[in-house]
Amino acid sequence: MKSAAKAQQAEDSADTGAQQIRDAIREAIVERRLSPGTKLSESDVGNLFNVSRTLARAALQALSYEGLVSVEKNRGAFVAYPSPEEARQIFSARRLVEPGILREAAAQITPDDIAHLRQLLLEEGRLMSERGQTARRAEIKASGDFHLTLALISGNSIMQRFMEELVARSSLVIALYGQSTASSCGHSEHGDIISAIEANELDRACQLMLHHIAHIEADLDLRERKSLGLKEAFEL
Amino acid sequence: MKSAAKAQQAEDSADTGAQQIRDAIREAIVERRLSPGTKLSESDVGNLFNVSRTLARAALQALSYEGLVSVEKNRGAFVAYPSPEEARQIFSARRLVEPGILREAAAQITPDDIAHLRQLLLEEGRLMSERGQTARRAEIKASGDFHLTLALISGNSIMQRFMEELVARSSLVIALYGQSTASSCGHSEHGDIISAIEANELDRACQLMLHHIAHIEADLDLRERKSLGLKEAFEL
DNA sequence: GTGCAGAAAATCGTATACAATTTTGCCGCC
DNA sequence: GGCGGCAAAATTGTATACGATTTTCTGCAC
Repeated sequence: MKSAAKAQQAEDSADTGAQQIRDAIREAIVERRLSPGTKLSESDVGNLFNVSRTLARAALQALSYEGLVSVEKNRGAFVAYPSPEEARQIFSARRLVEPGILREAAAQITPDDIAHLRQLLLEEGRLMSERGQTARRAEIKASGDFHLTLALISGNSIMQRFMEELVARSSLVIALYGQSTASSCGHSEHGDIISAIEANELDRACQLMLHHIAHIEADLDLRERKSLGLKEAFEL
Repeated sequence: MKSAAKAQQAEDSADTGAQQIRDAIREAIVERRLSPGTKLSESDVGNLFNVSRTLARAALQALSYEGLVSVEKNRGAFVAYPSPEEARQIFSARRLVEPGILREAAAQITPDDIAHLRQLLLEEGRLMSERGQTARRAEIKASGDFHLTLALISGNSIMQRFMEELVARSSLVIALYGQSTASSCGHSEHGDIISAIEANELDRACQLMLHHIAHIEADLDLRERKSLGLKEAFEL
């Protein structure tokens, strides 16, 4: 299977066309096929997807609202290059909201949900053992899906959307500053969290979640790089 | 004076033109000059601001990402008409994040910040005693500014942006479902929260914040209205 | 008078065109 | 050879144009 839902959801909001392009580019960014700092010219995007600059522009705009793309006036759009400070804020935000989301999710979780989570976990573990960049990419996504699914279960679509943004941006941060080969989350920690939820030990589950996020962040090297202008020169 | 800041801030991100239009419309929505359900046709918006449909469309798109405007394919954009369920989610999200924001803000608050908050409080109180719709609108904004300022003080720009969205959408919800004449927040509760922060009683401050949000929500009448289609007919 | 078809009007979706700005390359000058 | 400056190229900002879809209006049949 490709990658879960193919973007068949609500066909009744926003621009039809730009949506698909946005999703495609976002997926490419999250899966790290597009590196931070890469220039995304409107013409190129348009040609790539066989649409006019109008739609390409709309897609890039949308991505900039999500923080995945930064557009500079009269200069164009680039895959976001989050600063260390920005990275800290992203994880700070996750520490702030994820325990709350977890509690809400636990409050109305069903056996089906738990089965779903364990299913994700299994998939994640399978991908971890595999070699190759494709598996690595899928693993990144699967790892994020755990956090996203929790938000889904919580039933609050606003928090769900916010978490989608945070997870996507986290992927960018990890791509930039991650050190360990273990590309993303500690896999076992996800399982521990599910178990704690199942055992109805909410406080412990939240603690585990906080540690989990801390572990991800601990794997980052957030030292300030020299000048940003210089840096970009190398990225291009 | 026209309407506070004329939109002169960071001139170096996004589309220049559409930004101003977006801000102007958002302000109109938050201040309740535009009612939920009002149609915002691209042509009308464009004519109103003397720009082409292109920019008008971009502005409406941006607002739809913030949840203030809902665009329906091939039908147009409307000032969002949040459902009771959506309203509940908005306040649920606020209960979830605002205590955390408060803690972060308290962790690095300066005397200047406290002075600033008290200043806001004073302004808010002054507006509350005034009569007239203009004062009422200013009061709505001032009331939101308290929560926004806390997010600002927290130093996390991501949470700040999220809170901006939540406060703006809250204004829509209150406009739709609010009952009491006291249009927005309990003014005194803001003061209590500041005092608790000053006294370094964080737990109490968080409790106060939660109660405060609960009070706002308690003033809403979130009973389901009949059919949504019928409702819209009356809104148009 | 009511109801339904079909045309006209309005509005959105997308592409293209043109203006403005930035970037790049070239040439003369020091 | 290096440094400024001007012109060409590329790219974005905005407007206009055209096709598609929805809505509204009209008129005819019942």
